[in-house]
Amino acid sequence: MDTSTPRWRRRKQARPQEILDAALACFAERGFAASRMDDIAERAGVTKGTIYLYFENKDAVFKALVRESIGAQLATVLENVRAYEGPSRELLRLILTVLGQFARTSDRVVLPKILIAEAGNFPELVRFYREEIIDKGLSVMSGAIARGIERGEFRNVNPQHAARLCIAPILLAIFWRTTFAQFDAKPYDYQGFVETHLDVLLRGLAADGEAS
Amino acid sequence: MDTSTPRWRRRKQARPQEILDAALACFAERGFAASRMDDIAERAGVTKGTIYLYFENKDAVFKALVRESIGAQLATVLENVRAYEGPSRELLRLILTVLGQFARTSDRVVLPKILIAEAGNFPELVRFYREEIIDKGLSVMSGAIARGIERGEFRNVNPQHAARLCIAPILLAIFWRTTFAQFDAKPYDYQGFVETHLDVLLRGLAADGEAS
DNA sequence: AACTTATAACTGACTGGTAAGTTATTTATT
DNA sequence: AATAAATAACTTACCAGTCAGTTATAAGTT
Repeated sequence: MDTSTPRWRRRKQARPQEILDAALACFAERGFAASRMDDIAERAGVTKGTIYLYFENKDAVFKALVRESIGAQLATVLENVRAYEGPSRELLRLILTVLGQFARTSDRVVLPKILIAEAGNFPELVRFYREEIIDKGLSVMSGAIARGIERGEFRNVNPQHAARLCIAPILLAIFWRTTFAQFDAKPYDYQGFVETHLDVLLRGLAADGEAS
Repeated sequence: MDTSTPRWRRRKQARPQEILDAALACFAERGFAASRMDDIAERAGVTKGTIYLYFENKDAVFKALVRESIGAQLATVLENVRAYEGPSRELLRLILTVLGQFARTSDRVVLPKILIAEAGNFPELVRFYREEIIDKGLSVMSGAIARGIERGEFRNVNPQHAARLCIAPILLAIFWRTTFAQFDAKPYDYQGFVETHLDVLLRGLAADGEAS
């Protein structure tokens, strides 16, 4: 019997995050329902029972993932946007560049995907996500558009619609990367895509006589 | 015992489609994994065993659903586009109006959603969908853009990127309708959204001196 | 420093419910 | 009377969730 290397360690404070990371990876690979608690546990380096020390059930793991994936990041973005004073087109450029970066690189992008897939089974969570993330995000975007219109930079378009137009290509990029990119012969140029989006969008929004 | 109304009828011809329709409804409500064969059967007005007379297993039902949802419609659209001879901006307007109508009204829009959700469990199906629908659709769109550039109507943008820009808001509309619309205080104006999209897009694409 | 004890983090075997898939039987239909 | 469409009860396997037991570890004791 080897007593120098224990079979397991007590790591109460590290476990929850490790379990969440493992769960995110599993859910991303196979979806929520097809991911087994044993899989998540193995990936996290624990056994299934341990998960239940930290989370009430499988649903709770998913909910915790969604909840932790917002907060800080969104809040700081909102602050930056509110404080911004330059031209609106530069503001849009800034926001979409950051979002594009997120779509290209973050592991978290699979969450909206899973949320959408499981929407029917987690209505409260969909509501939460919509109110806490989507509605807030959209209102920031539409605020930025409205601001541009007031300042005479943009044409008089419906800010609610325009806000969604700004986001839509980001969403497409996320779905492309997480679902279809695996069959790309050569890697898709996401950065070029976002740049083209900004180019077309800003020219499409620009008031007559305004540079885009 | 009532012999005038039989407990069931033999309807070999009609069953498969009825089962597929029921499955589509179930999958749309709860996703693939959470839909039970008994639920689908009940909705189709048969028992579970009957489904297995017509489909090998649950996967096969889903696959049949995806396969039947393409073909005809896409093919006719492609033909119309190839035959079109007028201004490219009108061609885009036409395509996006049709797609917008589809996104607003069709029950089939949940399929891409489920496909994306279950991508990890049906890799061959994702490949099929991508090659048969997405790649073909994108090449039509990018062809239309390239045509507009050649004719001097559009600026010199990357047609691959621009094609995705055309589609992205349609995708967003689909996800909105199938996932988040349930919490709308008042119904979202999808038609206005598509019109704004066309307005901004065509102005963004228009070559200098060209009307959009 | 070595040894003991108490605690709770963690394990892993078990249970119960659920749902996919099968099949012996029933019944509509020709 | 023959056939095959459809049923409904059945089998099987899986997996979420539980719990009694094990062991790492910290704190107390000599």
